[in-house]
Amino acid sequence: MANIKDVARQAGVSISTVSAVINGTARVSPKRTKLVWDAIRQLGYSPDGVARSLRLGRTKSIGLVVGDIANPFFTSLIKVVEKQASEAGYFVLIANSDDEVDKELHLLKLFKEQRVAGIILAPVGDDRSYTEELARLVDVPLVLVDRQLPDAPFDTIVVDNNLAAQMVTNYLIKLNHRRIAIIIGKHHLWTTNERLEGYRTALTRAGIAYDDNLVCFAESQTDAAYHEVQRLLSMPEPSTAIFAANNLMLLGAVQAVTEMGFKCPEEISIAGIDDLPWSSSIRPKLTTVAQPIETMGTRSVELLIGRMEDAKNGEAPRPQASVILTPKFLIRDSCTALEKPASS
Amino acid sequence: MANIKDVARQAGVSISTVSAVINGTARVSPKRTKLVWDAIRQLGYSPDGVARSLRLGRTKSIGLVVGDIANPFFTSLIKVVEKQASEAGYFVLIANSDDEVDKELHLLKLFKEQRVAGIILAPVGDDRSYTEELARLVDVPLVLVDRQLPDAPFDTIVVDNNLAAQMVTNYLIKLNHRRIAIIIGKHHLWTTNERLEGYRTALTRAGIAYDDNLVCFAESQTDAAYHEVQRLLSMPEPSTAIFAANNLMLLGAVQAVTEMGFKCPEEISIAGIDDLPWSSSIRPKLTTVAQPIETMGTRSVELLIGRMEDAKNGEAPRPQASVILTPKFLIRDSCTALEKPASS
DNA sequence: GAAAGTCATAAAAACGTTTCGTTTTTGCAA
DNA sequence: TTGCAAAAACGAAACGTTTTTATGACTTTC
Repeated sequence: MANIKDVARQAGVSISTVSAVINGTARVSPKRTKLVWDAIRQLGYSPDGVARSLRLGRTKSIGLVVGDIANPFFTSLIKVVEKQASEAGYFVLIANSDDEVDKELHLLKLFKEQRVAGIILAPVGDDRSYTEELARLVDVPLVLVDRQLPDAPFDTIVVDNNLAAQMVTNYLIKLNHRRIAIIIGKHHLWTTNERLEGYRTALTRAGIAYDDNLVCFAESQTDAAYHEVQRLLSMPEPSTAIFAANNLMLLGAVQAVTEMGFKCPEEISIAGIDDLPWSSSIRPKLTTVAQPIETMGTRSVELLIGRMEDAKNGEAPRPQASVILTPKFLIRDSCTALEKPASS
Repeated sequence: MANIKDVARQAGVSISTVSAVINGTARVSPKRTKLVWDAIRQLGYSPDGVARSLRLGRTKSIGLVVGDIANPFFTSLIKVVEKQASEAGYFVLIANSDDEVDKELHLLKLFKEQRVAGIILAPVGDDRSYTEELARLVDVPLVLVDRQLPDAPFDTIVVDNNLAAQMVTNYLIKLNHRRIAIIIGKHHLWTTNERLEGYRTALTRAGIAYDDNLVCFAESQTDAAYHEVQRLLSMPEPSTAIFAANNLMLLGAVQAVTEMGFKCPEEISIAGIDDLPWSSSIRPKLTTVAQPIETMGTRSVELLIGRMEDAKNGEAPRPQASVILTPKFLIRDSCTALEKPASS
């Protein structure tokens, strides 16, 4: 493949002139400019981004690590991030952590070797030592998204998951439900803890006892939720409402309820967190708390690129940003009010 | 950041020894091996992938261009591709063409500058000049996926879309439907043409006249399909069955039908192409032709990596591969038989 | 009309690797 | 000891850029 040297020879100019023409970094006479462009066209020259990156000491790629590439929540996020990043001239390396710490850390190492200019991460871990490991490992701008980390020295942009869970729970309580089951995701995730916490808080405030039997762990997956809800509804005194704590589990819950012959919302109310892109096609229309994914995506890229540019220009680091977005409660058709308190 | 030279100095060995230790490319005494690893650990050294790529003349990244990153079909494909690629030690650069030729071509140029080792592409164009442009532009292994190109000199892996459309149409015909509407996607796409063709073929074989009024163009999008179906069902003599030619449009069709108060499948039958990951959660359960996405993904990565390795080892190019997969018809609950032909 | 600037261009160094060709060290038989 | 082959280690070149520094050719200025 033709390189800059070939172009220079073909055009009868020096290498530096070619570089100047391509990048517009210096003034070149019209005559030579034309010669250079002609040579480039003739040779089908395409500048070598790898060599450029080496010389410049920085790349044009940013890494994005999410728990599950195919989860509609992340899918939407990825789309926004990719759009935003590509408009700013960056490439996005996307990778799956499967919500496993080891995999994630391995990916970050690989990203480091690739010298990505920045990283957007939905972190899997949740404790201090993990945070320290992260700080040790990553030496480029890093933005945490969707999940928080205690005392982490990184820009973070999340939704108030505690509030989201309270919204759902309070709503169900207001509809006179007292036995409200929750289907909750992977243990170690920040979102899981926050949502469980919000659920508890809402119950406590309403004077409803927290009942372990109504808390089902479903690993954030559809089929696990499906089975958990089947189990739940087979109990002697099942719940009157189900709170599914993410999109996939919500789907599993709806499916289990429907297939067991329960009418939703008449016989059982279902609500959840995460709206789905195709939510309007699902019957009953699901009452959910929607996350402002678009904002999360754009803000995180903004934050990241801001820091990357600063680093490039050697500017003083800005103070750490921690954005907490407010989710939006969408009341639709999957819940009904109970006549009167079912118990107590 | 520490480089190989620092490591060499710290370990008291030569640069080439460090390289040999890292890559296992030459035999190094246990003593020095230990010295090197110690130095690497102490300095927190991480090899520079950019420099390595420059020296080696090849990168570890492959580019993936799809029409819509957030479309569940591509989402599933992306997941498979990423998994497969990362297991083989490659990174995936993912980008959105929005099904626009110019954007796609621009992306390919950028990928070329980045010196990706190979490209997987769902091509947007469909004519000869586009194919030539592609061949001119891309000088690394290129695998076409999901969509074919006439006489293109690239490995291709697609589903038999004509067959898929015939499956759906034949099924509806067998259920005595005679007025079968089709909701079809973007004009210039190969899949669109194939599906429309399959629809026509099935009609013709059954002796049913092709009726322009029953062919709705919906740009492959949910809301366009929604409106088209609304229009369709407002006609004096609407169709008794609707064939939606992709996942998003299928969703839009179902929604329109439901919201207009029609019962599916009792009053109107709906079937489509593309299964959805959460299809079991949608009521009625949709009768669709499912594409073997997993196979498409794994095969395309296999094909691509095969060629990339060949190119690396300077082996003779293998003959061009063209894989046509057979889709799978999933009969579920969204269609019913008409008592007798609605019109002869 | 000469000194002092501009301006366009070129030459060379540097970025961090891998690898080839060469030199040094080691192990062992004579 | 000496000699020699094999093993281990090293030095230098090369990959394709960008950028700094140097240089020659015009312009300006007094």
